[in-house]
Amino acid sequence: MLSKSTEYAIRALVFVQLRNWEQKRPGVGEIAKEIEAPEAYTAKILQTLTKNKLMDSMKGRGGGFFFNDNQSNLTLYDVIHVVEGDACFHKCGFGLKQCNNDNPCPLHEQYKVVRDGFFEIVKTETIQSLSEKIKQGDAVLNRLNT
Amino acid sequence: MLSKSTEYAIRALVFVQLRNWEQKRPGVGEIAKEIEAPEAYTAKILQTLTKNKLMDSMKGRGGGFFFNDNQSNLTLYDVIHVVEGDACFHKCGFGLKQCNNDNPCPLHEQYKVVRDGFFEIVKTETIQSLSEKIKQGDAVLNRLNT
DNA sequence: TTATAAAAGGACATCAATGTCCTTTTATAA
DNA sequence: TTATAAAAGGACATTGATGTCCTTTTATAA
Repeated sequence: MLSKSTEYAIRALVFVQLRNWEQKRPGVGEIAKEIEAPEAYTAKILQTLTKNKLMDSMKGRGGGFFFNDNQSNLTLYDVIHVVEGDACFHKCGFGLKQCNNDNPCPLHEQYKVVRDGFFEIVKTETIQSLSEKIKQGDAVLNRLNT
Repeated sequence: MLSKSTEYAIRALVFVQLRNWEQKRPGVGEIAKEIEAPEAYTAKILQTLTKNKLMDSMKGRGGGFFFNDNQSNLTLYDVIHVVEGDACFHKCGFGLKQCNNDNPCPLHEQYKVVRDGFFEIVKTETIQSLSEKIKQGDAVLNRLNT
């Protein structure tokens, strides 16, 4: 399971993308409201994202968050990596420090399939691909697709 | 990812099973050492397991932990359910409160596959099936299979 | 040029997961 | 019957994730 912070981050980025497509640069308040997260905490997460160049921001009047051209293919993996690290893609499901093909835990083979499947998803899907689905009306960002 | 407590619990139960097959009933100290977990914390987790009837215990001299005949087909799901609950099998990967087939988040379809795959594993594998692999030398409980 | 609106950032607060310590209960061996 | 060994249990400590508040920086509009 992804951490709450990572979930907030992904939803926030998707919302920024959707607004950017409407030529808007949402601010912390608007983002926090949309993704149903506490405003001050959302601000921290957005700081992490901009500090790590996953997204850009402008201070001052008329400022807000947005993607520039280098940031238009942002995989979910990139986001997870920055927000919570990538332990979930390496860690043994059984909790062993030393677990690998040569020295497998009794869950190794089966768990690997699931873990690699998840890795494949987050390496394939991007903030933009998810946003596209919402824009098309095939998925929702929060309750209803408004 | 499973919580540390759940990992400890699963490893502890597997070790108890292995020792039981040798006609032994290990105590907290022996279990904690084997699974490389803090002794007092291990004791708490073992308490949870016995209180929930996943395993049995005897107090006093010569006491320890063991399985009785009703407890010889313990799925990993049963353990997870008792130790950390089953949020990981229901929760939306995107963090939405309302996410289902009719109102899907943009990750719904792909994530479902992974989540259900994991559910299948933990409903199929049991403490006994994992222990069997270790007994056969096909997997390890900690570093080396001793 | 100044007031304002917005992000950035530092310091602190809360809560749940993890971990520790000490006392109580209980079964068995001597 | 008593001493001992072991689990049970209560209270507290630590840590990391989550969350809050207030100040600082900076871009823009008036």
